[in-house]
Amino acid sequence: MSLKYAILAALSSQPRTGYELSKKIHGSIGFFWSATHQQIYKELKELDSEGWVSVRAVRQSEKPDKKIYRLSSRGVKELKKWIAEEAHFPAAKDALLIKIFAGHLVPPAVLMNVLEKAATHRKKRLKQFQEIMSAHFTELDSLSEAHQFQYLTLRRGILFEQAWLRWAEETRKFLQETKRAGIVGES
Amino acid sequence: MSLKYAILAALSSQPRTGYELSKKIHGSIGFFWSATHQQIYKELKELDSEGWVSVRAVRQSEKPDKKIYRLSSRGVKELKKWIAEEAHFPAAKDALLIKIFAGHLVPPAVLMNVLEKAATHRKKRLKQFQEIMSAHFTELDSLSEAHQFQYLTLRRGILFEQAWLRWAEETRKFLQETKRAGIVGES
DNA sequence: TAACCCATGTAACCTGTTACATGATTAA
DNA sequence: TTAATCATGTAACAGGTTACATGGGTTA
Repeated sequence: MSLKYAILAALSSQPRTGYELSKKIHGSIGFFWSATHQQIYKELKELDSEGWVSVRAVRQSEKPDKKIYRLSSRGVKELKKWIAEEAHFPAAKDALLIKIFAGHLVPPAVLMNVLEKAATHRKKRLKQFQEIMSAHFTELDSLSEAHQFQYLTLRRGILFEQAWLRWAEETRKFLQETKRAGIVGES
Repeated sequence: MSLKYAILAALSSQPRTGYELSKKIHGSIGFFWSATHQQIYKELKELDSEGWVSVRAVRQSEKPDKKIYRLSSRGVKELKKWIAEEAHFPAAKDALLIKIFAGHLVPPAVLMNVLEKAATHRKKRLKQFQEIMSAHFTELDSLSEAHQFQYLTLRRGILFEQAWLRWAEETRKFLQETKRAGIVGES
């Protein structure tokens, strides 16, 4: 449902190809809405047939031909309308939490290992966010309107990863104590 | 993929009916893995045919008959195996962030309204978490093993909602300034 | 010579949502 | 009398994942 609008949002700053969108969705919008290239190409076709975007085929030598998609005035209108609607509470889907929930079934060391691996990815992502921040968002006042709003989404990413790591540290300490007590899940 | 294991995790403490599971998944596990009752009934049927759970039909007078599902030893084994596997980075899907990202297209007041409505739900959920906390998780040391792990998932919920509200406050201030400057998205 | 980038797709499949269906009991 | 609770399901559809396909150009 929202992929449609994620694409429109990505096209709002400039026209892009499906290929570029799948990379964009990887890099910035992808941090809060993910999709595969197959999904994107399909959706673009639909957006075109609805008249929310327009296409221009570009022949390239040395490279495969491409299709550049541009937001139409109808598309802008629909995007604005959608932004003003109340956002649904996002459906929670985090497998790690299921693992923690049933954590009493396994030895603490097993869970600790799973947690540490997740923490590695989270730290990496936080670092990535902080690098984007210092590379593009230091002089806040001199940013364009569009970039200032991007800054807000980046801030959310940073605050969330930091909260995650704080929780992981708490959890790690808890597991350490459980380990010392040596009561659970010896399998 | 993980719904299977969310159900096994919910059955790990005690046998339950599909109906009870869809309520449980609403109340506790539901905070990090959601599913409709239709999905749950279907999944239970599959888990039964795989031998990961066993069923017992119970006739009731005054109430519809029910089926009680119990975790089998095979089910426990599979759940333990899955817990030890590395957890995938959860796919991000948050429509509100798309709205913020393209927020320069609409007047700040529109976005503010969307943000405030989301904040209302978030505050409500945080309060709910805190109530569960003070009702069931005050005396940590006297909790059962299973409950101590549930405590960890509840802590994550609280830390996340607090981080969300902190971000919302930052964002609110930003929008207020933009509003005063009066530069954007007058439609 | 292997892998990756560019660029776009089809097809099968799995997962998740929404609508519909039944029917008795109990609380507002 | 209206709505909610208990209790289980079918069916259609929408959304998302994985596998497969093509093919030249560039980098290691």
